[in-house]
Amino acid sequence: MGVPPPKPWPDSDPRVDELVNDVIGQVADKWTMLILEVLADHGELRFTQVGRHVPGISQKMLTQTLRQMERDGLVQRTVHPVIPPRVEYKLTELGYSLGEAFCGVWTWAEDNLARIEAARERFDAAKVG
Amino acid sequence: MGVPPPKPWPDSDPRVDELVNDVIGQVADKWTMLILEVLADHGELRFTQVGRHVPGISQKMLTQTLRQMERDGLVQRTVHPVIPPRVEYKLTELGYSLGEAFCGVWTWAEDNLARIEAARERFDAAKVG
DNA sequence: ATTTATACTTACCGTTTGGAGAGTGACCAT
DNA sequence: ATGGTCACTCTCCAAACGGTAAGTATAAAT
Repeated sequence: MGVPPPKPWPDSDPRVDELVNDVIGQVADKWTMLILEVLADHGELRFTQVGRHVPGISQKMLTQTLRQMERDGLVQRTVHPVIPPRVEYKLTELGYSLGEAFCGVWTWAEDNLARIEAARERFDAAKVG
Repeated sequence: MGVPPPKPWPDSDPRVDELVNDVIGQVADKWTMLILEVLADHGELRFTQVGRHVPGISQKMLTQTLRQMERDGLVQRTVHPVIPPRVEYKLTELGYSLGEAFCGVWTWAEDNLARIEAARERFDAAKVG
């Protein structure tokens, strides 16, 4: 099998690595990515609308993730002081750029789904036999 | 005669999304990415060598993550039947391609570290004041 | 006989995650 | 007066995560 030779990674500074790992760890979780996708697709949405587009998310996780994304500067939260309350969320420029960066992983996963499933079946079969 | 729906994102099929989310969720965790980086940097390494390059990882997590990566077809595990045991790990082609896909997120995080930290400080300051 | 080395595996256990569901506040419609 | 709406917030609880430490197998070295 022709595996390409080890390519040097763009960065090796341990301090930067740590910060980057931290950022990625926070940013690359399930709900964050799903919400990122929803907002990239639909533009500006209200709280419950975002929730409707993310099947299976609980109110707690929706609030929590949206807050974290706001804190990180990925989404902009706009509160309209009316009753009943109206709060709208949309991606910032930073949020969009993250979406684009993630696009690579996303499409990688799409492109290689079959390969991964095949590898898993092979592995599990070998374990039994 | 429908208005063309705004669709900057590559995919919207819920079934594919679910699978992709699943794959990304498993693949995009802290230890997996760190090991991916290490193996991309160093080529083929033994168990303890990988561990030495991933500061803070426990034996348990090292074994577990390596196993999962093997199952997903990301790393190839080679056992040399000698005593004491000698087991070597290296990335497969699939593993390399994932590394490259993640590279985008990695560099995004590097490029935007300052912006994120600034956003956080702004957010936290606003919360206090 | 005991130690050493490697690559695990297992048991235990504290920490964290995250879901369910109830509560809140303010105003409008009935 | 009661109920409905919206965007949360809070509490309780079960499950998952992940670290520590001990155990396993084997053969060579002391």
